[in-house]
Amino acid sequence: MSSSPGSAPSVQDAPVLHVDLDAFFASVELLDDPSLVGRAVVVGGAGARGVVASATYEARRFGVHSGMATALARRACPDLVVLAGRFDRYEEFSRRFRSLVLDLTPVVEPLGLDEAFADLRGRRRLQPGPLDLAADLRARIRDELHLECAVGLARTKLFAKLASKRAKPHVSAGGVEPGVGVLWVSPTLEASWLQTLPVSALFGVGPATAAKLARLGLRAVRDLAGVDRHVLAAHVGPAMAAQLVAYAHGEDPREVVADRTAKSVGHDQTFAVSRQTHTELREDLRTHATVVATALRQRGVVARTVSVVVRFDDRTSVSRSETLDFGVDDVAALRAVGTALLDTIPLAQAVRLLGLYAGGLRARAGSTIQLSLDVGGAAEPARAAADLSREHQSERAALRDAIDEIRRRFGRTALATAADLRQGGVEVPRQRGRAAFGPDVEASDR
DNA sequence: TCTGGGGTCCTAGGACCC
DNA sequence: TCTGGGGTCCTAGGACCC
Repeated sequence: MSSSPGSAPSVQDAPVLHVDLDAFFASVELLDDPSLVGRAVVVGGAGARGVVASATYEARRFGVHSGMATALARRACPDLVVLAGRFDRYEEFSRRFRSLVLDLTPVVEPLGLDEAFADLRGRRRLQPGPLDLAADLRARIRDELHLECAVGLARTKLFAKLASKRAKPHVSAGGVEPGVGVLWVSPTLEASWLQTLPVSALFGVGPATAAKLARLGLRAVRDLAGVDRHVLAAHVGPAMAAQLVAYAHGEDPREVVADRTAKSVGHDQTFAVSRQTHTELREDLRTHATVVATALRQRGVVARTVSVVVRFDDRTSVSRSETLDFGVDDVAALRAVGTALLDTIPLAQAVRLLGLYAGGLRARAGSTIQLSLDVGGAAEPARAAADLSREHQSERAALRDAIDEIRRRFGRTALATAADLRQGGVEVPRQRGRAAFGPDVEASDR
């Protein structure tokens, strides 16, 4: 399934490229602190409920892998170095990584911070071919980012990703063997490789689906090829059934999609010690609302749907959501709606995780009505006058409607002003008139 | 002392409209 | 007055990806 001289593929044979950075978070940490080189290092949660997000190959020799509980990893590797992670730094490397991939083609689809698909079909020129492009990309990632990576090339996303995984360094008890780095799966070899794969190798097949398929006697991809799609659909749903059967026949209809825009943003936290009361969780929600509001504004979007998720100690989850008639992007509104939703969830057991999510995202536009309660009370006269322009009058009217709507649904005290927040969340005065929203309320395009 | 935090997608049921 | 079907939106839950 590798290439040989004289059989270099054309773009038609290998239109999809998948590139995957090796041990990304941990590798960035080693770059910034060379004294860690050669040691077993992981990035992840250090607490009782932490998990490993990224592990160096030295750590992997001890059986440590991402997703593993940090406590277990420490047991497996007593000298393990556990780092909390600096995600701003990883984002920075990730941006540089993406820009290198974008030098190949504009059709790039990132998958997390450390992977990307690229569609090479848009390239007009025949030279260099896919193998040379892949080798050049690896060289640039090594020279300019000082990171290692593996590249897969194939007809489809499915095989490009399988190939990059196969091209990675290999860890065994004896040590770490370097991978081939670049791997092309020729169309003729796809089918035979497919025959050897377990269903769990397929994208979208996790533990739950693998168990379901096993109960049907379906363990290998080749088992899926002969199954009737409608029979399969009764067990895994129509969408999954169609996808699995397509994969089993070597087909993957998924395109490489550039410029995906986020559909939701959120923030959640697993507590080192589970929470017991709504009062504690309401406090946590303040932080969550701040994080989510900041993310919304950074992206220049507003959210129509607000959701709260609680996960209990037995790992079952309960969620509540509310879709508003308008978009919000500010702390007070997120907190107000989130708190009202949280209060509808009965706490029959201790809570290990609380999440706040914002969906139904739309670009923030001048015509979009939002609540902006963080402007502060010192509105200047000139600005106040501008706000009274005809356009703003209609926006303010709609804003008042929005506020009324939140209060109707979530109670009179559901919204606090910026001043209240600064004072630490004093309850809004339960009173008439404009006082609660007067100078701290303004319409969108600030 | 097992299992994070950032997300995406799918499903099923109910409401509502035509 | 009764009945039905399709489309869309919303809510809740779950599985999966890195």
